Amino acid sequence: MAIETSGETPRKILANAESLFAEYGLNGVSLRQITSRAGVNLAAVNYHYYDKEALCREIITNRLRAINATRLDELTQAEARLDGSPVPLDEILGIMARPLFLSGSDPSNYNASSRRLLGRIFSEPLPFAAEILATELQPVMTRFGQAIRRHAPSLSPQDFLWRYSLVVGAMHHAMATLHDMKARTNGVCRNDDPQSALSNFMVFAAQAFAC
Amino acid sequence: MAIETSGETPRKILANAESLFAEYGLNGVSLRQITSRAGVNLAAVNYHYYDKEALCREIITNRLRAINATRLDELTQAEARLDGSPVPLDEILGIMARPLFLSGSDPSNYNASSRRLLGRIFSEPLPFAAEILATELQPVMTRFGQAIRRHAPSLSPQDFLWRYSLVVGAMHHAMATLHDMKARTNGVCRNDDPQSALSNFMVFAAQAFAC
DNA sequence: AAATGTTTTAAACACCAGTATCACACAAGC
DNA sequence: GCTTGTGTGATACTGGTGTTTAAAACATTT
Repeated sequence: MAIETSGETPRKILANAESLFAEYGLNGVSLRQITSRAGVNLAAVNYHYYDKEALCREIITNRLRAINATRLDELTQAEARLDGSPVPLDEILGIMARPLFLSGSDPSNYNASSRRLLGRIFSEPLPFAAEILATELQPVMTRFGQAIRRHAPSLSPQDFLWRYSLVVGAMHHAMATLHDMKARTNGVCRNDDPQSALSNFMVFAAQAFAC
Repeated sequence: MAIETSGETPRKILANAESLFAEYGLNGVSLRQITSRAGVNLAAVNYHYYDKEALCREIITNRLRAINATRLDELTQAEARLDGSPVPLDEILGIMARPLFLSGSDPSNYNASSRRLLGRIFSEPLPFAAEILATELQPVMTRFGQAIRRHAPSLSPQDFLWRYSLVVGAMHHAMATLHDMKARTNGVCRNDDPQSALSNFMVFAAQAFAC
């Protein structure tokens, strides 16, 4: 009579937790909300993930790792292919942004929820979130910064990093607001349209480093 | 023996709540933390502000109103002075960003905490925060969007709003990360340097609407 | 078929949050 | 002088949180 089967419970927890976290923030969601929506027992979270924090880490780190692996892969390939000469700016920006905005190559159900959650992480006040960003994201961003740097040699180190920080901030902010673009634009733009976001980000970011 | 005096309590609550909210987020801070740091009684919050939510509203709305009043004032003056011909893009962007990044003309102690708090609001998941933004900020942003629009007539309505949204997102993200720039840039940029943030944002934003 | 390891369940626990209560201090006013 | 009203103070209350427990159910293996 019990509905299901072997290892479904952790998957259900992850999926429902992710979408709830995306909408209400990490400490805006209780384990009871998660487990009741997932149709599993409250204790299942502590059994399968030890902790609420560990559950959060799992969700965030999974997504970030997949995206960053794709990014580093593609950038490394592009650099190898061009054999020392700089990768074009548009290509760098595309490699940086596309895995974040679109599903990417991983087969998991990357969707609007995970985008919104990732966009939210960057202003999440919880210490462990900052720690995840520092270890998982910072190195990747530094690497892309170096690649982009070659296209803006006339900027001072400070000005370049300010510029780069603004670009990255715009990207993350876009991720967090994709779901609400219609209301923010009085109905002109569509909600959950990462393709438009990506193409606009590309031209936007390229201009930020022009001269 | 009681330390103090007449109407100091509300002010102490506001100041300490603001800096705590800026650091740990709205529901990352308890009233007990606020009142103990402020050196006032726990019940003082409910006495002077009815609610925790009302306290948050008060803090956020105060700051937003002051900034937006300055913005609208200056934009209206510039438009009147130019008598119908478009206000230069740089000037619009400066009017939009300066009151947010710098102290502005209001005499209150606008500081790093309030910047960080305002930068955080935009990704705060609490419903009443979104409501404050919709009523307090959205109209102002629409107004500035219209002013900027005249400098990017060739963009489609959708593309313009995407571009504008990215620029505004970068601005807000910068507000939220000003306090942490040193760590994010491996020591190259300084922490809490709104002047650098502003000047870099200005050239950055201007280029976003070029052609 | 019995035994073993794994997962699920319901209930309880300890804790901390926001809020409400009620007594007290102390000023100004008739 | 006494009262009234405003602010303060310590404390209690109610509800929700993450977590733990121990028993039951299940699957798997021998």
